[in-house]
Amino acid sequence: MERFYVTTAIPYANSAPHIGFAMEAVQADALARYHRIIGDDVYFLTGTDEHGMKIADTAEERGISPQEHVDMMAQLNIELKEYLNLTYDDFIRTTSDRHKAGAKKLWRVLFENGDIYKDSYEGFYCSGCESYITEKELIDGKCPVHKKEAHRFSEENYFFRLSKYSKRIEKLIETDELKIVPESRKKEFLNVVKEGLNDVSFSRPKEALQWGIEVPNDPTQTMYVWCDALSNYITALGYEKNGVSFEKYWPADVHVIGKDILRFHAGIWIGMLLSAGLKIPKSIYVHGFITSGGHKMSKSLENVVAPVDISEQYGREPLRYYLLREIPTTDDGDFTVERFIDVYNSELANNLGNLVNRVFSMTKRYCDGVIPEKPKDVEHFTQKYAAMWQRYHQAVEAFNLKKAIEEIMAHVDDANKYIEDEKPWVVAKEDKEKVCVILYNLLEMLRHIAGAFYPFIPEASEKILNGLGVSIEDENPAQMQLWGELKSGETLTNVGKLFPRIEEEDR
RNA sequence: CGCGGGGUAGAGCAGUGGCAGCUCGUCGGGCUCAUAACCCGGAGGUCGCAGGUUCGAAUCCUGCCCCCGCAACCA
Repeated sequence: MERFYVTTAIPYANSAPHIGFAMEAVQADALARYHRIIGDDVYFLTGTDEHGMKIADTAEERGISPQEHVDMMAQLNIELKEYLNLTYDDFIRTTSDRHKAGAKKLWRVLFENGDIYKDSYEGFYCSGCESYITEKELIDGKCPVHKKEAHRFSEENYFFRLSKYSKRIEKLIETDELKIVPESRKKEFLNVVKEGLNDVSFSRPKEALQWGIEVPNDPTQTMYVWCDALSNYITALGYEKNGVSFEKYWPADVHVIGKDILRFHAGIWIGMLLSAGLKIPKSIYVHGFITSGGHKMSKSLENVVAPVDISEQYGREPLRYYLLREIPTTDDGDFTVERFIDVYNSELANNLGNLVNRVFSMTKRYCDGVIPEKPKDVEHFTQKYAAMWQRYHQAVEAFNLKKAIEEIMAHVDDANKYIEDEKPWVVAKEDKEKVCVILYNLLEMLRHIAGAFYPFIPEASEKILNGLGVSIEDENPAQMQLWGELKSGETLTNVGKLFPRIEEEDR
């Protein structure tokens, strides 16, 4: 049994969950579920990033304490579990004691290894950017982006010696010891690394940043986001006490992240791990962003799509399906309610849902609702479905979830065509035996289709399988993928309408 | 010379050298097991523009045009 550790990034707990993060969570969940059904020992982690000035400011605006604020935000993220049907094993919050302890330990290790040093930082600070900008970037002493006066600043910071690891990181990425998917992102980041990575500011004076983790042995400084947030991937496993989970699951097999934070994960995080002498993750899967109606989601454009609303109104399975099937797995995609309904009706209701319904209904009508004898001539289907599974596995392993779903959907179409070609309702009048052969084949197709769909639309998958008298837990992976494993003689259980069409008046 | 993504049928997209494809919509036909579903067929594209490489380019190269991101909310 292989072990498989998958993580999402931890979203910043400053506002309600974003549809982009919902997609990331669903992608990671699909990977986790996929690895579970092929028999791996899976650990799936998500959580929230809860420190920083911005959170402290927002809390103050709301007239509550930062802790109260992040408690509420974390709750919203935890609720996503239900809204998206996530199966994570742990939820790490950066304000938790176990996390803080782990982050401090990591800091100490980096410090003892001589990779954290104190230096005074001089530069210009733009309150809009919340970061330093170089003198070169200034236009008339103003930030080019915010047109605000940038103030000259000099402060003590701890720095992490990232530059020291630049070459090694470059090599790791080049050789795919750290695999970045897709290839285009790998190239993009390699260009950055080749320029050489600079040391990064690792702390802020306490006056500038209070809401955070105190730097070990220096109460005047607070950790900046890097050591605080990135470390969640190991603190959750019990890094602080060298816990069993840490021993067992680290290094991560996959960090699923968005394209905006690749450089932090492939650069700073890897540098930190190298410094600490820890193993590095095997791969980073990078997804794109979701636009709404072709535009970036923004409150002013009033085109923000809340995952919770969609899930509540239309169901979590259709939402999962849309995020995984309609949005390209590693590229930008678009979300509109119109398109969502379109995809739902045509693919889930008309193609998949209706297929299940007609096959079950015909079996009831023509074969007494019992799974018929397994036919003798199965060569054709054996090959066809072996090929489906092969392409399906390839797609998932390459983090092309959209392609994996398309592969299954092609077989849904194929099953609908098979019905049309064989015309069971005609055959039933002439040849009872033959109609049962046709229906056995169709039921067996459904078993394969449902099994393959499990990582993406788990509830529908289980409903179909249960209807066939199969349970996903008991099914071993080999059986699931072999043609003709469906048990004859079992009575079908009613599945009902899996995906009722969304009609005009329901919108 | 700021960085990046993109321009392929009415809409949304796939397609990195070999007869231009998919989904939705649309038009016509078929079927009646089924969720007004399913199946077959048609119409619809000078693949942003201009050059170049090649026997052959949506695909490779060069130049140009246009659109969209790169402040905040936020991934």
